Amino acid sequence: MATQRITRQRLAIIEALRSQINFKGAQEIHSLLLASGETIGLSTVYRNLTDLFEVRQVDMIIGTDGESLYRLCSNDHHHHLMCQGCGFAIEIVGEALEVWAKQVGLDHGFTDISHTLEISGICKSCRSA
Amino acid sequence: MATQRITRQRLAIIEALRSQINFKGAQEIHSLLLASGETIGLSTVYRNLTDLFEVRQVDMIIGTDGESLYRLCSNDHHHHLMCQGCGFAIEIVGEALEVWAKQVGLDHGFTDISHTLEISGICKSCRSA
DNA sequence: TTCTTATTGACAATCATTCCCGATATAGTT
DNA sequence: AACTATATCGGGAATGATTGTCAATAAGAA
Repeated sequence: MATQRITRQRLAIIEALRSQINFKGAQEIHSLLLASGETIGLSTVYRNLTDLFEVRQVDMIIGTDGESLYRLCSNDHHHHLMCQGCGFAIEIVGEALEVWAKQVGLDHGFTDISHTLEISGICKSCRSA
Repeated sequence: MATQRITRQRLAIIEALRSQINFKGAQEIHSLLLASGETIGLSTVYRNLTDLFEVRQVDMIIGTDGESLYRLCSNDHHHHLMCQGCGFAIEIVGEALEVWAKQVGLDHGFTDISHTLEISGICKSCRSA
């Protein structure tokens, strides 16, 4: 499933993501594309987002209701601090955390250790609103 | 939605969870109950698991495919180190992580900060198998 | 331009989960 | 123990995100 050919649809999806600040669901991205005049199938959006995520060109997190949400990202390993009010998200890097998480796994005899972390709360502007 | 009445169904669900070591999905728990001779509806299983989670009597994590998985737990705040091979999970407590996560939020002007963390890997017995 | 095949897209299918609502059972009251 | 108010149940329909299917299309190499 390696991303290979450069298609109009894939470019459009990336372009749509580029104009978005916050994480968006596949269906919402599809709607955005249709609204901007693109012709693209929903399956195609799902397929490409999945592919782009595997190639680390987009971040994916799972929303509170289980929906997968996507956003363009830097390709280094990082986490997110997201506002539960407006969805605004900041990329977080924590070297100490990475080391700690790996060590916890090693201490229990695990290998091939990975982890997921999401921090959330209410941001300043949502609080004053 | 406060858990109030003690029903045969709720007791059966807790009993079923008690006999399980690893995290199980709602449907699987329902199957286990039916197999052991209980009569109970799927909706009831979902409802009770949700309620029990809100009262912190069970842990809930979201599996790789988005399915919600449940297990009995200690009621203090903790995380999990889970084996991707067999599903075996260990409860993890990390005070330093808690402090760090909260500080990261504060540093960015967030309040009401919470977080989710899951560590996974391959356990010793799965590796040798 | 031609050819191979990766990719698309419309629709059906899946699957976990929630909704609905009449039937039932729990727990306090008499 | 019988009575009552209502929390809870259950089975089936409904929801909603996601995946599968497969003929049609288009990217890119020759």
